[in-house]
Parts: sequence; C-alpha cells; structure tokens
Amino acid sequence: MDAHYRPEIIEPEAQQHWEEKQIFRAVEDPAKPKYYCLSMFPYPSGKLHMGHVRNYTIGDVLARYHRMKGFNVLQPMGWDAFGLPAENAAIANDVAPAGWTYANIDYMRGQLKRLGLAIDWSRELATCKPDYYRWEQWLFTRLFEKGLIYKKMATVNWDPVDCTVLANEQVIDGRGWRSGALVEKRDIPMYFMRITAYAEELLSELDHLPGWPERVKTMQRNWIGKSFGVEIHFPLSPSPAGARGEGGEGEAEPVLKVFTTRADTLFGVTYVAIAAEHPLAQQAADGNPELTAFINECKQGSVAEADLATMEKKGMDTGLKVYHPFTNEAVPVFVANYVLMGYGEGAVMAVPAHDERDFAFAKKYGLPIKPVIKPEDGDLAQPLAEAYVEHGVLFDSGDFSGRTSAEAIEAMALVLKNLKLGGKRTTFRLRDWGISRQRYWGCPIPIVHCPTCGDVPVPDDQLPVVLPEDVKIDVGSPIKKMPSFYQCACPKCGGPAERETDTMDTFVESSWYYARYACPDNASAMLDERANHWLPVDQYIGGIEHAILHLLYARFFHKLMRDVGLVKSNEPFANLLTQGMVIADTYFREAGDGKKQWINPADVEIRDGVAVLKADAQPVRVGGTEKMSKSKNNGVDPQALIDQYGADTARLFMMFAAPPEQSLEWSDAGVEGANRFLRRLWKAVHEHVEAGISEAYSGGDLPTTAKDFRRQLHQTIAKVTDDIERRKQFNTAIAAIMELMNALAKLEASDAASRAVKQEALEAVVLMLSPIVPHICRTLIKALKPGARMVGSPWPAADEAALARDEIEFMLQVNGKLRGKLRVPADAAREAIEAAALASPELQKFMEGKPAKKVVVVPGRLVNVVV
RNA sequence: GCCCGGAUGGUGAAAUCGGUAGACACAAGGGACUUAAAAUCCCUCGGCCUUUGGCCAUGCGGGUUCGAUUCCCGCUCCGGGCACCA
Repeated sequence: MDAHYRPEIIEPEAQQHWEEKQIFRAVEDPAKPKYYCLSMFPYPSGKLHMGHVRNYTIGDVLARYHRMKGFNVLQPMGWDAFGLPAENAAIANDVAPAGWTYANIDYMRGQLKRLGLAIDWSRELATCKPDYYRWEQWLFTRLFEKGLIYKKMATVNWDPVDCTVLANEQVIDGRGWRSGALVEKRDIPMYFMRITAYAEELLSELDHLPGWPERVKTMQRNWIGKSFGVEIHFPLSPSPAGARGEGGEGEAEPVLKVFTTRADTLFGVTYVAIAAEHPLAQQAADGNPELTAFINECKQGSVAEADLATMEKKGMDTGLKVYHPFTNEAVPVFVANYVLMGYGEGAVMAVPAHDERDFAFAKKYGLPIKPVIKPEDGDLAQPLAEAYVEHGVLFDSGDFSGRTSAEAIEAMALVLKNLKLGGKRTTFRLRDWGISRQRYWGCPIPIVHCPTCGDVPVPDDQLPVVLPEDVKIDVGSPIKKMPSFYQCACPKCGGPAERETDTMDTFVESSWYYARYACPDNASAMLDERANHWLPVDQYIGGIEHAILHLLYARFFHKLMRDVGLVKSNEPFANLLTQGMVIADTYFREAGDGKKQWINPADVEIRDGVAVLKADAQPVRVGGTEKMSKSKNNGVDPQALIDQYGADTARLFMMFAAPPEQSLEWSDAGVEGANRFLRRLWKAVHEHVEAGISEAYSGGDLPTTAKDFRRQLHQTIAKVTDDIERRKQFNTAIAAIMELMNALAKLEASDAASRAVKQEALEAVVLMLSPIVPHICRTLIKALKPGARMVGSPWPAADEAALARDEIEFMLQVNGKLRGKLRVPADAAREAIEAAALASPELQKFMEGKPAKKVVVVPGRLVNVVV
C-alpha cells in the first residue's frame, strides 16, 4: 500500500466504484429489517453550505452504520425546488427561474456526490417537475371534494408601489424591500387546508412519538395550543329587566362574541376590543372620520405576528356599547390594533385588573380598572400597581363572589349556557393553513373558475396543470398575464372559463416527498404498496428551525394521505434528530437608499479588530450571528475545504466539532487536526501492514500490556456503538477512537499475540470509522484484510470477557471534597471498601480525628465521609 | 411581545441516571530532528497562593442535597420559531 494518505486518489476511486456497482441502490427485501434514513432535502440555492454538510453527514453515518448492522437501508435525496429565491435570482440575473433552479441542482448534486454519501440516486426527485407535482394537484382535487380545502378571505402584506404581495421576509421595518413603500394589509381570497380538523389528532399523537425530542413535541403542543375556556356573548342592546335568556328558540339576538380562558374575571370587564376589520368597527366608522382614519392606520404594517406583538398598542373608542351578560351594564367597544380578525372571533373582552396587556392599555386610555380576583390567603393592595394575573378567589362578582377561579369558570359557563349567551368551549390556537401564493414559481392550484359552475377542480385526465417554464420575470407573476395559461374551458359545462393563477405554498411539496421516494417512478399513482413497505421513515434528520411548520404540515399530510387510502401508518417519522444550526457572522454595507447589501464572511477579514472587505480593505458593518442562509449571504461553501483536504476530512471535522443537536458557530479552526488524525491512522495501518498482517486475535494468553489495551479496545467498541446508536453523538465516539489510537501507538510489544491484538484493533477502528470517513476506510480495510469489502462488513462486537477488570479505583471524599483515591478488588464488599477508605491516610488526615457522622458509598465510584 | 433551546479554559468541547470538572482536539509556548523550512515526535498549558500542598472556579443571584455543570426558583446575554425564507 501507498505510504502516504492521498485522498485526491482514493476518494474518486471509491465514489466511482459505489456509483458503477450501484452499491447503495435500495430494493425492497422482505427478508431483512428495513431502515429508511432521510435527511431533509435541500432548497437548490446555488451551493451547499456547512449546514448541509453537517445534516447529510449525520444521515450518512446513521445509514452506513445500520447497513453494517444488517438493515436494508434506503437513503434517498431530492430537491425542494420551488420557492421565492428563484424568482429573485431571475430578476437579478435576467434568467428564467426554471433554468436557474436546474443549473443549481446540477451543481449541488455534484457537490453532494463529492461528499461520498451512500445515497440511492435512482430515486432522486425535484418538486418542480410535473411528474412530481401532478400528484400534489391530484390530491388537492380529492381534498377539495372532501371539503378539506376551502376558500376564504385572508390578510396579506401588500406593496402599494410594486402592486405585489410580499412575504414576511420581504417586509423590512414595515416597508417593502424593493420599493421602500409602507406596507399595507390587504384581504384577498385564498384556499385553505382544514388542518384544524386534525388538531386533536396532531396533538394527541405527539404522546405516541417516543423517538421525537421532547422540545420539539413541546413546541408543537404549544403551537396547536388547545385551551379550555368559555365563549361569552355580549348583547348589542340592553336587556329589558328580567327578560334576558327568555327569548324563544331561533330568536337569537345580535351579540358580540368573545372567547376567554379567564371567565372568572368577567365582572372585571371594563371594555371590549375588536379588530379594525370587524363588521362593528366598519359600522361605527360610518360618518366618523376620526375612527375611519384610525382604522386605516391599523391596516398599515406587516401581518407577521412578531411585528403585531411588539408594536405599540393603540386603540380608539367606537362610541358603541355592548351589554354585560350578567349585570346588563354598558361596556365600551374599542377598536385595537392588536386584535386580529380571522383569529378567534376578532374580539376580546378586556379585564385590566387581571391581564398585563389590558392593564397597560387601560392606563394609557384612562379606562377603569376593576379588580375582582384576590389571592386565596390575602387581599389585593389597591389601587393595583400591576395586573394580578394569578387564579384566586372572586369578589365584587355578584352571586359568584367567594368562589375560587376554577369553580367560578364552571358556574359562569353553566349560567351563560342557560341564558343562551355562550358556554364552555375548547379552542385551538392552530389556524387553518392558507396555501395560496400569488407567485409564479410554485405548483399551480388545479382549479378552474367558471362563471356558471363556480370553482371546479381540474379532472384527473387533465392533470397535471403544467407551469410554463419559458418565461420572463419582472414584477408580478408572469402566468397572471399569460392568456395561453389561464384561458380554458370549464371541465363541467365546457363554457369559457379561467384557470386559477395562484400557486401553492412550497411547504405543500415538502409535506409528502418522503413518501414519494418509495415509488418515484410510478406514473399512474401518487403512491403504491412500496410506500407502506418503507414508511414510516425510521430516522429523519433536519434543522431545528423546522420544529414546528414543516414537521407539523408533514404530519398533517400523512394523515390526509392515510384518510384517502394512500398509506396505512399514522405518523410519517418514527425517530427525529433535530440538528443544531450552523451559524455564522453576518456582514453588510448600506447602500445609498438605506438598503443592506449582505457580504459573505469569506470575503471579509478582521484587521486590527475591524471587519473589512478583502477586495477594497474598507470597513463593513457587523450584523448578528445567524443561521447560514441565502438571504443574509453568510453561508460558507464547503468546496474549498473539500478541495484542500478531501471529503473524509470535511466529514470527520464536522462530526467532531460538536454534538449534532447543538448549534455550531462556524470556524475552520481544527480542520488541520482532523486531517492530521486521518494521516496518523493511515500511517499506523501502513506500518502494521509493512511489518506483516496477521489473523485478528481470537484467544490465548496475552502480556499484561496487550491485555489492558485489549480491554480498552472493547470498551471503545461498546462506547462507540452506544454513542452512534442510542446517543447519536459522534464527537465523543471519535474522541474515544482517538484515545484508543493514542494507546495503540504506545503499545510497543511485537510478539505474535500482541501483533494479533493490534490487527484486531486496527480492523475494528477502521470499521467503526467507516460510517464517518468511508473513503479512507475502504482502502485501509482492503490493506488489512486482502479481499475484504467495507460495504457489507459487519459492525464490530464488544467482547464481554475482555471488559472484565480485577481492580476498581474509588474516589475518596471528606464532606464532598476530593481527598484521595483507593484501589480495591473489583469484587470487594461494601463493608470492606468502607473500612479500607476510613483507614486510608488521606481520609485520616482530613477527618482530623473527628468521628464519621455518615459514610456514603457509591458502588464502583466513590466513598464520601461526612464529619 | 410570546413559545423552545443554549451559556463550562485562549478556542471547539467532555463529564451518558446527582458522584474525579476540563476527556478528545485546536491554538499558543518550550524542546528534539533538519543547513533551513515544512512535516513528524516529546513536554507544558483554567486562575490564584505560602507549590510533594492548598484555595477558588462550569453566565449571574438564591435554594435543595453528604455531594450540583447536572435538580428547583429568580435574572442576564446569545440562538431558533412566530403561520408568505426554506
């Protein structure tokens, strides 16, 4: 074998071999347990970044490990190919989004192959291809017919200068990113998926996902936000004395509905707040120019929840009154900018004494603050300095005074129900999923608008509705100006009609791709029996940033597909590994018009503590440290690293840098060390092979040094196995192997038995490293064992007998402080250990002759004496 | 603002179920080899002190415990998500 490690030779050789022999092609095989290992597919933004390398190496390690453990492994790859950046790039570079996307896919596929991933490339898919999205359109028509997709008005960000809808990302400080115009809220019709119909199941099934991280399940639970509360109706006109609730059936009087989880505070209501778009607000604004102006002001700004939550809370009295359902007192109605139409009832009851936000609002507008809840064991100091938001005991609440919050909620709900003014209700924070996008580069929504038949889904035999790819992009979607696309005949009546020109949210494509990988070649059905063979995904790996939206939508889609008979399982992903983000510094310069131009960290260097652009040596401004992304241009391309050191070094370095779940601030400090380790490994195998290979040790007497080393070897095998399989923490597995190699280098014995142990160790090390650094290991295993193949070799097993030890070292503590150590026979009894510890000079010294009050013996670990 | 995480030497990190804080690396310093450099190998490497020993130390302030990086309470700062970035 070559005396030098040459990744530039062995890596292409290995990759060519894997590709030619189709080593990683997955074929359904009922004889073997299956293992479907899936990493989240990339958006083809142009180049890979370090986050991709991390994600796909983690997946590859797990896929290759399970292959060695005897599983039939499927690891596919594809492209989340529709999306906004393609349109932006198209405008910037005057190219079509399709061409830009396909070119990026070709380049990035080459980069992925250069990483040596054990992927079945025959299953590759791209979501922008009609043979993929036609099935999404097909399912859309099924769901539309089932009533699971419906149309309603929804609020979007509107750029009044460019006359386009903006993504939240494109609204910067309330202005359109390109035009700089103040963004407005505008209501437009959109299609919605009824995810709320599955809210209960999406919530309860989380309890049956033991393979998911607790934090992700917590985030999803909070997002779904099931809450038990009370719906309360505030009548719009006062009740004639005693008449409330005695109206006949069907004579529902006009009311303002609110929902609250704190019905116990009902007697503390001093106003109600409604959204600017609420019909009552519109009604009150008629002939009230001041209120009209305020309502218009509320319509400014973005629709993003983060913006709404942080903006200044403003309101205005409408002059309207509603009437308290119990006391019949008049309650003023305010329009408030923090209340959203389309979320709940678009109205909330306000109790300043017991809600922080209402308290601040009441102070600002001089509204009364009326406390009605006090702590069980005391009184409130009045006037209140801040809202008292805890549960407690009611007072000044009519017949309900003296009851606890919990009792009062039950009792009030019952009374409200009898009055036909509300009652108990369970609500979800989760809202239906608006899937319409007014963009070009997405999957066309398969609906035809007919003046006589209404919204007609496109029939199966007319699918797919193909998105034209040869287009020119400027402001707005080109298919909206393309009669050849939208003019059509109504599928029902044959009359002239127009095609829907909105496309679908790209989250729709990524909600079912994992299933399509099972049968990407099926031209006559969305999924077939192969989907049930492979699903659910055994291990899903992707960034923590997808903890809520993507993962919730994919779970929802799985249930939709189950309920139309496409899959049998309830959940798509049995085990989830949420990779921490690779983050990097962001740098920018402000152009004359105040817009930020983001500069890649690779083009920046720090001189005398100042960040400057390498090209002109002039300073740049430092932004935050954020996840690598195209929009902030802080993605670090792994290509230079791979070109210089090879794929194995890049993979090893990434896995050694930090545990997978932890976020990682990018730095290439330490790459040298990873490469150095691989060179040392190569050298160690080379020297051993030059001295003559032997059979691996399989029994017989060993010198003490070899026996001790062999114990460490098998401890390492046990640890590495546990680290990869259970803990999914690769940095400690690598560290353990490094320690073993350091010990091997110090093992000087050259007798036959010791050499057999060295052979055993090197074979085991090479096999244990092969999921992480497959190229070098493929060459090394061939050198160690002529005729051996890396792919197909079994994972090393720890030899229990080798793990046995004669003595154990105990830590000795006095009052919890380490004072000494003690070696005792491994089979020593507790009493003997305690006696030996108390007799030791170290403990004697620190006990200073005082008697032991207590002796704690932790088996196999330590003795702590309390004096 | 709300929800979810994180913080340990100069740096990345380790300590897996409450039991030796800093494994394994990087950087730095010293040395060997070399005409020289690179590469390689060896040594030192949390802070302080009265240095064969001791004290302090895991973002900050409290608490529980024989014992806390680990559990609880209250903060600070950083990262992610907030429904049209993906």
